[in-house]
Amino acid sequence: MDHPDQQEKSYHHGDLRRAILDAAERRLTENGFDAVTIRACARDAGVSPAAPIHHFGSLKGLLSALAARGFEQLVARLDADLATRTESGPSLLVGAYVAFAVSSPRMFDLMWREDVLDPDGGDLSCARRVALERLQAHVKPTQASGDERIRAIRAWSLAHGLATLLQHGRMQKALGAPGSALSTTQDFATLAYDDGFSSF
Amino acid sequence: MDHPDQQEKSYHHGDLRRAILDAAERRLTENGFDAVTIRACARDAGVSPAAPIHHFGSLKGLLSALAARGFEQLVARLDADLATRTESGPSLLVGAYVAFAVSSPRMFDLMWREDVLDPDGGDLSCARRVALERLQAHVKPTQASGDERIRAIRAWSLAHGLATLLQHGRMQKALGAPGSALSTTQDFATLAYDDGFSSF
DNA sequence: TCCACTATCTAAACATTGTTTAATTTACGC
DNA sequence: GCGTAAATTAAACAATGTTTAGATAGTGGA
Repeated sequence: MDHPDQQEKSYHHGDLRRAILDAAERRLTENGFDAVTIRACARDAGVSPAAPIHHFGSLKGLLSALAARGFEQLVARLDADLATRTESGPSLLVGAYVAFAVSSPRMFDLMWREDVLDPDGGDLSCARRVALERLQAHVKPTQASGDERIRAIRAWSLAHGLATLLQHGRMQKALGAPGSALSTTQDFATLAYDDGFSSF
Repeated sequence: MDHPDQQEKSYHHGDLRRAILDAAERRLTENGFDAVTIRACARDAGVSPAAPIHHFGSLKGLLSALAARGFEQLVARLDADLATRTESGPSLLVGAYVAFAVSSPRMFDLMWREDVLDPDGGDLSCARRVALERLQAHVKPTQASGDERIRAIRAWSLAHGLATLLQHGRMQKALGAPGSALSTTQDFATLAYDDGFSSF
C-alpha cells in the first residue's frame, strides 16, 4: 500500500483531497452520477461535509477535479492503445476513443457535462487541453492537402458521436438485432478501421 | 390567445400540464437545466409543488416530457429543412441535425441526458422512436451496397458528434481563430455537404 | 336533480442536499 | 516554543424532491 489507512486518526487526514476524489470516482463508476455528492463523499472519507468544500470549493469543483482525472485516463488509454501499433491516423484514434468511452461510460459522460463543471480554470482546463492536443496530434500526421482541419473535425466528430450514441444504447435500433455482427465494442472499433474511413 | 389566463381562478387550472411544460421549457432555454425544478415550475404556474408531481410523477417525469417535446421539435426542424431541397441523403441530414442542436443547445443537451430521464416508456419513448425512424429514413435512400447500416451509423455519428462538440465550444481550438472561415453554423452545415462526405 | 366518484389541487411535513459561519484542532516556519 | 496559517468540525440555513392527508371541483349515472 502506498498510503494506507494511516491510522484513520489524527484530526488532519493527511491526504484528504485524494481520498475524497477516490470516493467520488468509486461512487461515479459504481453508483452513477447522482451518487457523487459532497455529503456522501465526506461520509466515505469519514469527514464532515465542510471538509470537501474546503478542498474543492463546491460540488462543481469536486466534479471538475473528477472530470480532470477522466481526461488524464483518456490520454493514458490513447497512449496505451496506440503504442501497440506502428502506423497512426484518425481511424486508430476513433477506435481508442470509443473504447475508452465504452469502458468508462459514466466518466466519459461526466467529462462532457459542462453544466455541472466549473467553467474553465484549474486542473480540468489543463487536463482537457492536454487531451485535446494529444487527439489532434494523432489526426494531423495523415493530412495530405490543406483541409486537414476538416479531416480532423470529421474524425473527432465521428469518434465522439459514435461513442456517445453507443453509450446511450441508441445504436441497436439502427443496427438491427443486438446479437448481430456489429454489436460488440471490438466490432465498433473495427468499424472505424474498415473501408471508407481512409477517405478522411 | 388559445388558452389565456382563463381567469387564473378556479381551483382547477384547466390545462395545467401544458402550463407546467411551458414553464419548464422557458426555464430550460432561458436559464438552463438547473433552473427547471418542480417547485420553480409550480411557482411559475401559480400552483403548489405537489401539482406537477401529480401530472408527471416526479422530476424525471417532467424532464422526460420536456425531452419528448425536444424530439418533436427536432422532427419538425428536419422536415422543414429538408422540404426545401429536392435531393436527399445523409449530408443534408447532418446539416439539419447540427442546425437544430446549435439553435436549441439546452434542449438538445437534455434530450441525451438519459440519467435524468425516465427509462423508456411514455411520451418520450414514442417521440424518440419517431425521430430516430425519421433520421434513418433520410439516410437509407442513398445506400448503394449492403453496408448501408455502416453508412447510416457513420452519418448519424458524424452529425451527433459534430453537434455535441460544437455545442460545447470545443471546436474552436481545433479550427483555429474563432473568426476563421469555419466558425459559423452555416459553415459547419456546409462542411458536411462538401467533398469527402459522398464516401458515406 | 342529486349523489357518488374520480381527478385535481393544497397545505404541511420530511429527509436530503449544497453551502456558510464560527469555532477548534493541528502542523509548520521562525 | 510560539504564532500564524491550514485543516477540520459542528451547527445552522435555505432550497429541493417527495409524501401524506385533506379540500375542491368537475362528471356521469340513478
